[in-house]
Amino acid sequence: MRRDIFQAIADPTRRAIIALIALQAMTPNAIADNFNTTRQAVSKHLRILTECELIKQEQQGREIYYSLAIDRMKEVDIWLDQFRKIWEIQFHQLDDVLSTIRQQKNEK
Amino acid sequence: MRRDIFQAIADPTRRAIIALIALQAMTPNAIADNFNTTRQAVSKHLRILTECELIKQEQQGREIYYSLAIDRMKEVDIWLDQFRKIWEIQFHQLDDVLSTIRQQKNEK
DNA sequence: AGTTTGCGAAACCGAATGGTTGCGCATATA
DNA sequence: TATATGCGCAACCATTCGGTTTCGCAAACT
Repeated sequence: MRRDIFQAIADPTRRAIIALIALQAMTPNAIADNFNTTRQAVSKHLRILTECELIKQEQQGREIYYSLAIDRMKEVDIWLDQFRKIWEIQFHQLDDVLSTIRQQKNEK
Repeated sequence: MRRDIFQAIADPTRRAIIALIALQAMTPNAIADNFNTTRQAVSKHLRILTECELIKQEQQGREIYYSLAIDRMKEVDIWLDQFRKIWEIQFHQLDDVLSTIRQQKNEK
């Protein structure tokens, strides 16, 4: 059972859930109301998101409020960084810098 | 057959391939040499990456060079943007701004 | 011309995925 | 106390996934 953030955000419903609870905590039923799906299906997604520590939960009576652990999203941001560098290089047409990066990579 | 960039980067081998061909075009065999996998397996990954237009190919004799269509990576960057805003808000403790965003969302 | 090499495509397989249904438990409400 | 509600969990199911093996084709060597 592979469980990393990239696999977590691969599913469109899960991305929607993440966006939904990013701003405020919500219960499974409240989340399910926003999509064309059941609470149980949402519950399974929440479990996956919990397993990769992408969300937090807070019990309140018999209700459980889920919210986003937004810091974990930075992992994706960090991963993207390597490509952002290349965008900049291409944008500025710095072909010599590009070959320097290639060289550094080969030296590793 | 769902085929979007998020599903494409969900697989760790595919992420590695993407990083590998980001700087220079490579053939399937050359790519496979970098991992503990076969050319055929790489070929399947390349097909998936092609289907979501994340890579380009250029035939050269009997060899096919694959390279990254880096612009497509920006989609992930754009998606991340909504969370980056929240990072900044939390960092600056701008709780009033946060509730404004919530309000704007509710008005939509 | 004959052989080797690089490749995609198809068939197949076990494992994982996303969903449903049904259950039991705890908390609320009457 | 009896009933309704919110929830996680397990069982089940069809589909997809990632990989291997095999094949056929085209380009490159000998």
